Amino acid sequence: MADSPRDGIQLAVSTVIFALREHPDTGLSAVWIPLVRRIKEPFLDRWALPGGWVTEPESLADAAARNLLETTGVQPSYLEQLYAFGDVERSTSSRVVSIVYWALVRADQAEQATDGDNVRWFPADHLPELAFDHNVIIEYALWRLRTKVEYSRIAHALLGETFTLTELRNVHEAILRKPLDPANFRRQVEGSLQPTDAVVSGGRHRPPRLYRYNANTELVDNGPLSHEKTGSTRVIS
Amino acid sequence: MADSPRDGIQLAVSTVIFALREHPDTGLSAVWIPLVRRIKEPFLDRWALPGGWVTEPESLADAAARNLLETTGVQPSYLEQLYAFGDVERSTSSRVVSIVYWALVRADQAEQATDGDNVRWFPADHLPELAFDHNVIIEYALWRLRTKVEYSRIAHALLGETFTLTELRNVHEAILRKPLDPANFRRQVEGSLQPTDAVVSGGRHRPPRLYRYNANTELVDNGPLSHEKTGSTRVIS
DNA sequence: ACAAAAGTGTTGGTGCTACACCCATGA
DNA sequence: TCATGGGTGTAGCACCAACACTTTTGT
Repeated sequence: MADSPRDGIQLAVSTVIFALREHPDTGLSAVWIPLVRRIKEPFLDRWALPGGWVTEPESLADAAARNLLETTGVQPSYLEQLYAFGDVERSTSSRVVSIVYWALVRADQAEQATDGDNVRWFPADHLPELAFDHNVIIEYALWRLRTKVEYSRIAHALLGETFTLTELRNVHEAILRKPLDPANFRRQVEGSLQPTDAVVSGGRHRPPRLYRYNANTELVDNGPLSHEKTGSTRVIS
Repeated sequence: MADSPRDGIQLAVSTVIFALREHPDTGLSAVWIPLVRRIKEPFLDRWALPGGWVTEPESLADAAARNLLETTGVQPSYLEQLYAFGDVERSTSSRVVSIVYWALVRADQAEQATDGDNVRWFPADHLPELAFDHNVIIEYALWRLRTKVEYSRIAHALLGETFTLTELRNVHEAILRKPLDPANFRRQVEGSLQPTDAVVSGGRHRPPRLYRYNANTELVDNGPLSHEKTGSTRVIS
């Protein structure tokens, strides 16, 4: 083992941010991603994942959250480490190792990142050609989102504290891009939900009940949860 | 975004190596882990995961494989990224971010790391107090190994090219620490196996057939496999 | 009354667990 | 022929998808 690291390797964090918006083609709710325009070489003017360098006194998750806020204004309700990308040739200039996170933001949080010259939202299935290996990274993050939504309660992070079963189902349908049977969906999730006393009136139909997540019910699959102490995953809201 | 990274952060790779050996208490096959003795501060003389610094022209997986070979002599048949650990206080001296891999080695490969002053094998359920946060890391790696063995074909990496169903089942039992029904185990795995013409004679019972993995059968859950191009996961043997 | 969505019941299929049972070999 | 593990068959149960059906509101 060498006595000290060779420098020249730059350590970055980036984050794939997911929010739901109406899809321009189908009109249904769909997954969108905010990207930032690169303002220097390499890949000048290309769209890229928000991110930046890790500075001294912060954990990796803190660095991801800070860079997120600085570049897009977004404060996510869920943040989880995705993968460390470190191939030699992934940046054309110098050697960069990126630790990538993925995040979920609610509609109200997403409004903090308004489209402009340097930030723009894209539908996840209509991305331009991005800087570096960011297209590959996003594909992997989408795969992770879609597999995880089926066995965990992350959809919660895209909604407010209380929600109807139809709202929750719409989140799942937007992520999985397929309709779900309302009757079966109810039975799948109701074990981890607590009904509230409130209902939503105003629609021209039977008023649906509002639910909240049952804090007692833990996930079956914990993923990095068993060492959430290390700051790997967190639910901010 | 700052113009360049602040240095003072050291980038390391470490690997949790798994092999099977007889457990001293039960006499059954069990998971063992080789550790290396630290030869400098901090945590001088404590046992730790094999690892080292990332040098310029190699991918993260290559760096892990190289450090593995240099410190323990082991060349694994399976290597996969586990997690990036980067809490500020995890090293008492300077700031270290460690990208941790986990590896599987066959019995013959494990012999390369013979017990000595600086390398020693420990049963996974009887580890000493290790340097840094390495106890936590190993617990997470064990969780990953145990969950992944149930839905993927990684047990393959702990056996030779051909093997009997009982051998394969013993690998699963050692990892999961519980007996499995031979009849049901067969049905679970036989879809991804190809029977060979050979059988093993010599036991005082019906000679079991030898099987090999069916290369056509892909995993259902791909994990980081969908971007194996990035060198994330690899089956070396 | 009717439309629309909320919510419940039911049925058929699929897959898994537990365990009974037969098979092939060495001693 | 007996002991031993290899290998097959099967009944019971849990779970799940599909879809019929009832409930409750607004108009």
